[in-house]
Amino acid sequence: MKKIVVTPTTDTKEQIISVAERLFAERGFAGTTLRNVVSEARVNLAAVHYHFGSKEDLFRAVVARFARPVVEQELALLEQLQAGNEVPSVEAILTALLKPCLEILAQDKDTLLVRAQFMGRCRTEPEPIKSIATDEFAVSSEAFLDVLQRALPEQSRSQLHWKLDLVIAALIRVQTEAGQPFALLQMTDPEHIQNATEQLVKFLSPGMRS
Amino acid sequence: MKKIVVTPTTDTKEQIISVAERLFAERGFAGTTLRNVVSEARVNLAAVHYHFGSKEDLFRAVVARFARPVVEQELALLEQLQAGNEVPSVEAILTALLKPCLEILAQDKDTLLVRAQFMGRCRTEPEPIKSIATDEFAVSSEAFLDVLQRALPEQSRSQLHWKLDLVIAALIRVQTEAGQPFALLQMTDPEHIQNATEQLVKFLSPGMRS
DNA sequence: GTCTATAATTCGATAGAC
DNA sequence: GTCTATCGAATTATAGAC
Repeated sequence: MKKIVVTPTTDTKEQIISVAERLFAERGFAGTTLRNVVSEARVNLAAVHYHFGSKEDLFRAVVARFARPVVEQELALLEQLQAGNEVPSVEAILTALLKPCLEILAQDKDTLLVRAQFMGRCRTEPEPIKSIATDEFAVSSEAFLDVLQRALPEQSRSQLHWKLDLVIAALIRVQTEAGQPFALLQMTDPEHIQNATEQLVKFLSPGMRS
Repeated sequence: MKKIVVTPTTDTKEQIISVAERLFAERGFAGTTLRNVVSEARVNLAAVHYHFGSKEDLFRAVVARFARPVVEQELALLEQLQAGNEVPSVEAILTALLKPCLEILAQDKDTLLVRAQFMGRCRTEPEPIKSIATDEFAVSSEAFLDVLQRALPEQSRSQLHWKLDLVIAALIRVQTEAGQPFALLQMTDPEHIQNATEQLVKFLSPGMRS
């Protein structure tokens, strides 16, 4: 009888990615050493190079696992928003932009802060690390800019550009400060996240129009 | 005749601080090496330890030189704002908060991006580096929170707290993106900065009230 | 104050046994 | 796939001559 080929118990790879995501989030790319990662992940140092090749490629893997579901959901919400014939409201657009990012944090309570901080880190890393992340989010950013332009045709493209950029900056700040005293985002239950999203949309929407 | 004691031509110290500010801004604390600093500053490696003691103390010196004039001017504008009997408007408060930070960049065209990026970096550094900067700005932050509370008494303290935090996040984003294509802040002449400040205040003020 | 030389660690990456 | 052992380079910091 043919032997069953078992998939190798390689949660080693996932284990490394998870720990790396947290350490990159807390200390940045340069501030994180592979020895820190393998130590907390309880795996061998050589395993990192075997599975990923290099430190930079490990970072790339972390970004991919994190960003792709978010971008996917953002684009889905955006398409659903444009399905009708009417031009969507600013509030609806911002909600589609902010909700996936805030909700994905709640999927696993333990990773809430980690994923939030990691996303914020990516934007402030020096090149060429920064580009690894911005490239993953480029499609979604362009799509949102297009919809905003349709909702606010009287504003210039460059104006919408820096406004959208500030909206994302606010989102990231909300994420990275989640759980801190006085922060907007305190808990992970759906109602609280829904409420926080609404408050954030209310805070940002009027400025988009001015 | 008594010899004149010349002040030692120690622009070495200033030279080190300036280069360090730029490199910390671009690459963060962990991503910057003292060898990078002394190489670009054209000084000896040992000079850093002679003048500052350690890498962390050098960072402390950079923060102090940068933050103190800003905080001083913010507090002055704030006092001037409270001099009258009337409660200042949200727009006036935000202007007092944003203007010094945006204007100080224009003092020296070459240091515009540097100081902006450095301020943004400080907020995302891991502890204990982060605290070095937040401690310097703590007085000014508390003062602004107090004035905002007087202008918007119907809102809770924690609500004002996260809103003020997002205002500062937007400010920092505007600074760090200065000069980039589509960024709000493009040039360093006073009129342009004045105009950008007004647009930013317009963008943020309505959300403060909602 | 400035310099050279170097100590003492730590880093990313690799070779090779199992 | 996992491990040990190690290389070569880079790091912060210091000692001591000038």
